[in-house]
Amino acid sequence: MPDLDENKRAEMLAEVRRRQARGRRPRMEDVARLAQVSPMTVSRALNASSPVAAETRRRVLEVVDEIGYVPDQIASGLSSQRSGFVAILVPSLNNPHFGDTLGALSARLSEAGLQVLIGHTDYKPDGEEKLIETMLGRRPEVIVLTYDGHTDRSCALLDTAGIPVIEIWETPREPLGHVVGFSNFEAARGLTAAMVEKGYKRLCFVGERVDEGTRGSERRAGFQAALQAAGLDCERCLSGAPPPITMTDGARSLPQILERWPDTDAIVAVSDPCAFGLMTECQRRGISVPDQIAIAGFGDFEVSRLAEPGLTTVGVDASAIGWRTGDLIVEIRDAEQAGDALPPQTVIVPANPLMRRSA
Amino acid sequence: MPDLDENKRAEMLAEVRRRQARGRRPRMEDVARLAQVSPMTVSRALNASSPVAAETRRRVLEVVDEIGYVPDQIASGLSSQRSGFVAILVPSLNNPHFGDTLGALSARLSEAGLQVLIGHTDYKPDGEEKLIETMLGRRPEVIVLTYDGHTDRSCALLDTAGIPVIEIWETPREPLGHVVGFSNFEAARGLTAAMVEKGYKRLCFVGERVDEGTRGSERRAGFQAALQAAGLDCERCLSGAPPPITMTDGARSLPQILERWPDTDAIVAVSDPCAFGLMTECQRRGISVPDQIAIAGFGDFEVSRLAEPGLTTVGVDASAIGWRTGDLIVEIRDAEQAGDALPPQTVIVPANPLMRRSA
DNA sequence: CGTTATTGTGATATCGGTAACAAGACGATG
DNA sequence: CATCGTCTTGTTACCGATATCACAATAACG
Repeated sequence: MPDLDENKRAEMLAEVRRRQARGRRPRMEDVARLAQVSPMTVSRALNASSPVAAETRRRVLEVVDEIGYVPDQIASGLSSQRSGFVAILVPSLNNPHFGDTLGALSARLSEAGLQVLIGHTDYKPDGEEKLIETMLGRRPEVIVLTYDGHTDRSCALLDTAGIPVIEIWETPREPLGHVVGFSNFEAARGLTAAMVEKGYKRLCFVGERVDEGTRGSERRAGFQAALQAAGLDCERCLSGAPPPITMTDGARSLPQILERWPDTDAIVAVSDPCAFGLMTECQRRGISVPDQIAIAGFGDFEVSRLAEPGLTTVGVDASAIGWRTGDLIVEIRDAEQAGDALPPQTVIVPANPLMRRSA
Repeated sequence: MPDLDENKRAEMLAEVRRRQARGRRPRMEDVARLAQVSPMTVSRALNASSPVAAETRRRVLEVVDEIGYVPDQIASGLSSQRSGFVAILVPSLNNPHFGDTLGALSARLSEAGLQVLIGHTDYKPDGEEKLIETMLGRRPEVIVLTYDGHTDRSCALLDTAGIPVIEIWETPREPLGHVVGFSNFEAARGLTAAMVEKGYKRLCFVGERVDEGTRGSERRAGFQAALQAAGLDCERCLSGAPPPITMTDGARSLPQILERWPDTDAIVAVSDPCAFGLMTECQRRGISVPDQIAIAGFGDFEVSRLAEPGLTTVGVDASAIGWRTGDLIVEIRDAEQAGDALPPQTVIVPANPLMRRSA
């Protein structure tokens, strides 16, 4: 291949630099001219999408490096109809649980050449709706949702978009598509079993008002299953306030428990705040935790680590959710590339009892 | 305007739905046909970029809603040469400080119709380099960097890209562009002044080895300035290990302090881990904190809240960094739209003393 | 009433890549 | 030597929006 006239090459290079100074970034065609190939060949050299002679590739990469060319993913996305984005909506960004999930997910995806678009809903379903619309505009290849409350319009938008949906963190009863989460039932059963193992015999559950949501009722079912398996009384269940249940609700439920089942030696609460409320109320009344009554919660909230004594609870492996979701996304894309859609998957990640001093 | 033949309209609608089912999303042209206008008018109706007759807009929006059209931002970005992205690199995602900053920033930017692209570097400068390259491919309008260590290639890439850069969180001595951060000097001065106010008179500073970095040396300067202003001895400065200074380094420095300045009644450490190490060592030796020696740190790490007694420290307003950065970005864009580049700005956010029980 | 703004709409070119197809060069094969 | 297949490269036609210019209809004005 006849080497380019040195003068001409220098002239072209200068031209590129001049335009760069005026704010016009080099594009593929600039690289192509300098490397004396067609733009298409540059594209191939950079994407390994089809074979390129070693010598040609070397020359192209040399020029790329020399002029600091960075391919425009916007143009690439438009042309190839693959954005390289995965959208994920989380309720909040300053929650370390979601931070772990996001970190693991984005690390896993960047291996696959995908980038995450993060949005936070602030726990508001209509914030989610707006975000979904924004995200869909970026044509993500997959959309990941946390939490299970979606508006009708959200669902309609997702439906017409025809993008694979993954719901993570929890496992909704009527999934929109794929799911990566933990099982509230299994987690509560595991925790309860661990407490039975420690010798507690008269356990009581404090939950939300039964008919609403399933987070709470699945946990209660897990609690009961563990007790049943151990041959213990599993009917001591209090269903209190409508969700979300608060610390105050927890505190209020203590007297009811003491009245109905005075010999209770352990309480499993539907969530950490509730458990914390119970524990505080015990301490106020001079009931020793865990000696007289043991207490456990659910969710490994920050307050549980800080509490005195530390609150026994269930901790979800947030990172695992992230990278398992990443794996699933890669699978989905592979299937898509092969021409068929992956049937809805459900991946369960572990949620393990964290035995602290309160139980 | 003659209404479209109902049959024909229904036919077109069916056509769109059919394609939708086969994975082809509706595009602007579909909307245009159904609303009997040109694609350009649809664009204008959706972007308010130039006047559209009220009746026309109504018709367009109706169709948009009917077929669930969401404009393709990828195509829009390519055409308009404005991606609508702001890239931000943070060291980690599960750090609540950065979470707050990210949350505030993305909330502020979404008001302005911008979207954040988040990357996490895991505190590795060459991870940052890779991320910068990835991000640049998305043609962000502004790029936001945290932490001040950048590789040469990172800087070169940013330079050739010609994108405005904002460094946040701290205030580097040689900024690449704009800065939104707190002043280590002012923050340390504020903390020290607060301690002087509480009555401590013989204060000592434990820092990093002097010549390295400036985080530490600015904090020391702030410490000294506050003491000087109060007419107290400001020469009690220990410069210990090279950064990053650890809990162990803190513990090790206690005997040196006690030997050189036995009458010390308060110690200001360059960072929380160092302070925590000092405090632990005091307790090990039976020195009461804060009665015999008061201790303060810097940064409001999690350990500082958990410590017993709680560690007095400096807390940075992480959210403020986020929204102030957002404001700055909006300013930058406005200036750009007006045709001129905003000269490098430096925005200082407050970093306030958090007086806990250790001082 | 003619002339000049103003408003509302359309036609065309283009943004920077890639998919799909075409074609040249070259060695292997019968 | 003709033919085929493989390897490598180039050509062309988009992807789905918007910038820009052009132009008709209407309003404003002397």
